[in-house]
Amino acid sequence: MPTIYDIAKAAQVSPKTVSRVINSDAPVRLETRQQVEQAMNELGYVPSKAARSMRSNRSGIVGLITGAVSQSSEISEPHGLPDLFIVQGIQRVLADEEITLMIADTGGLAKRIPTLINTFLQYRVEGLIYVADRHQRISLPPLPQGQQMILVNCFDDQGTPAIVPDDQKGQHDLVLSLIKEGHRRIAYLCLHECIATELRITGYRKALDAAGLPFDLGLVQCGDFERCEEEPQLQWQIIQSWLALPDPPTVICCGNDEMAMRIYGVLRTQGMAVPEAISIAGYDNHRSIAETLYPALTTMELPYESMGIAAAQRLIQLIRNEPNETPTLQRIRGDVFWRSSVIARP
Amino acid sequence: MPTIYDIAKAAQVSPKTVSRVINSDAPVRLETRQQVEQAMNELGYVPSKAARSMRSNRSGIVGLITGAVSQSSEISEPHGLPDLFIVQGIQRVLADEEITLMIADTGGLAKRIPTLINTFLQYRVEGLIYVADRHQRISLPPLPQGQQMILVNCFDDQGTPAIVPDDQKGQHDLVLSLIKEGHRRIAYLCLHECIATELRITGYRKALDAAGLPFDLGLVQCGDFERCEEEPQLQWQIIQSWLALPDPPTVICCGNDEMAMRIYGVLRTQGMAVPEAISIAGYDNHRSIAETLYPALTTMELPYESMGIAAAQRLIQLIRNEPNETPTLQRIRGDVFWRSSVIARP
DNA sequence: TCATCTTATGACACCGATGTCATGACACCG
DNA sequence: CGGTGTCATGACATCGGTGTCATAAGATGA
Repeated sequence: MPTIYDIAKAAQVSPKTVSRVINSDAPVRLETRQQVEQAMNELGYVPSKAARSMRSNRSGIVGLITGAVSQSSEISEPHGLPDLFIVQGIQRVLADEEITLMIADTGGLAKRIPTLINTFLQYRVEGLIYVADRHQRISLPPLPQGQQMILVNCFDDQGTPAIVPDDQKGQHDLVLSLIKEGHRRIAYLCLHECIATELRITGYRKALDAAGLPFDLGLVQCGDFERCEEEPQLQWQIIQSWLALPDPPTVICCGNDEMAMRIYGVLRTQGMAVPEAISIAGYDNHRSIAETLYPALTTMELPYESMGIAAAQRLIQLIRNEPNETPTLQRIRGDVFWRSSVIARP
Repeated sequence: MPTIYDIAKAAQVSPKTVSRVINSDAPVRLETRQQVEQAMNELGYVPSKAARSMRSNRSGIVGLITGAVSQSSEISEPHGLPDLFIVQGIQRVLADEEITLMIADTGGLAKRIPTLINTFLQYRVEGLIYVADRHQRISLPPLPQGQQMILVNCFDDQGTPAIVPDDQKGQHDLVLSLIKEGHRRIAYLCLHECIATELRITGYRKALDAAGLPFDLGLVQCGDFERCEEEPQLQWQIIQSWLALPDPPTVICCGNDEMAMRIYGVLRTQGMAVPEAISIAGYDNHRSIAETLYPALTTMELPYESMGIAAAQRLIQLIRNEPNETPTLQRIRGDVFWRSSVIARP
């Protein structure tokens, strides 16, 4: 691989002049520039980031850590729903700024995090991004003074800037859409106890309040039996108990699209048509499920791509030392995706 | 950020001795080593990869390009099925070898590839990996002499080492499993014309041949209407025509798990139970679909993780200049995942 | 016409490591 | 006791660029 010295020799100029041509940071005579450019083309010159970043003290690299379940050493099952979209959002923004993204995966082992961070520090990354696989509270080891970091899909107690989905507003908006379509009795088959569930139940409740509808505790049940053998029966029992009510629900909100998909199966096995007999809504807008289900699933988007974009933009602000007034915890809103699994009620 | 010179001064030794402690590539007196290590801890020393790689000429980085639809400039819709598992397989192997992975995404634009490759060359990557989003033939711009590259999920005409799924063997094994369970009339609702489809139809046919069953051209139909509005009706027409045959199929193989999922919906809407009325098999083992569907889907694995592992191992061999006898095109086999969407026939 | 400024270029040191070679202190062996 | 080998360490050059400063040529202006 040729160096600027090779180019300089071929173009009969000094290495510094070659550098000037590359960076156009000082005037170079047209003729000289052309000689240099020709030499670079002929020799196939590619500048060395290592050398450049050493001298200029700017690596042009941002490090991203993903896939860990912090504060727990068990391996999380790969849950398919791609936080990948977060990464894609980040990539898009960074690529425009000519920043290279380095990605490290913990493989679900939180104890690998310090090692990964250390590797990134060796590359003198200009910023770090930590992406969690679900909305959670985390605690990361301390970083060297002045090292910028952004948390995505999680937050900590140390005031590290964080980007999370607005779960409360999300469930709120979804339920409000259902109400606008005439639904009055809205059941909620939620996920197991976690931060998202808590926020979403609050959102569900506030939407009912806002519409002047009563909150019926019986219509909120945990439907997440972690894929145990009897899950379909257990879910059907819950649904049956709802249908037996004097004023049964006309729509079921599910904790996520996967659960909605399983409920489709359960209902149909029992001879109930979606959405004619009962409407179904999901959460996540996990497209390979929501768009593919038949009928397609009405759902609330988990705005992963927007979160990625917001994270990258915020990190760039921090790196550039630009002033910003964003609160530490930045909540990102998603949209309702209205599809045919919900029908209007008069 | 402190350097070895700072450490050397603090520990009252020469920089070279600090280097020796870090790399343990020459004997250092125990006492001296401890002084140096203490200084490193106190000052929070992190070695600079840039400086190291410049001197040693080994970057410790491998570059990965993903997401492009080569030879076409249209943006591919993010199709959800995560080639992500390929990347995870690669990561796992590289992490063990202390190689850092740099990932670049084309965002579906093939024309960005040269730029991305150039960026990687600037970092003096020791190897390149190109991952396609589906099994296809591609053509990439030429690389500098001596630059190693591996293709994953695709191949070219220049003899670049490539790792692809063994689609023919895959469909063959799946169909053979069905035959073993007593199925004699096996319909195949395949994807649109592409390399995978071609290979899989061959595999389907060879499995029938091997079992002495006749190949009935009418039982192979393209069921992929690219999510157009009328897709369910069109698919139902095909299925109806099959059911009207004097000897109707007892199982339908679908081109992928998404299609299987849609067929579930179509069948149930028509009052046909899976698997009691007819069995369904998929392809891909797209877990968030196959495991979540009710009943769970029998399918052939697209061995993405194994492909990633194979790719990384092969690349490391190339980088280390180790001799290998692997053919240029390496086909990776997957397993049949037997679930409850297929029942045995007497 | 001479001082001053701008343009275009080069010489040289430096970023933070490591490879090469030199050196001094011992230990070992004949 | 002198030659040889090993251990422990340091001096110095080097990797491929860029920052700083110097310098020569030509332009500008008083």
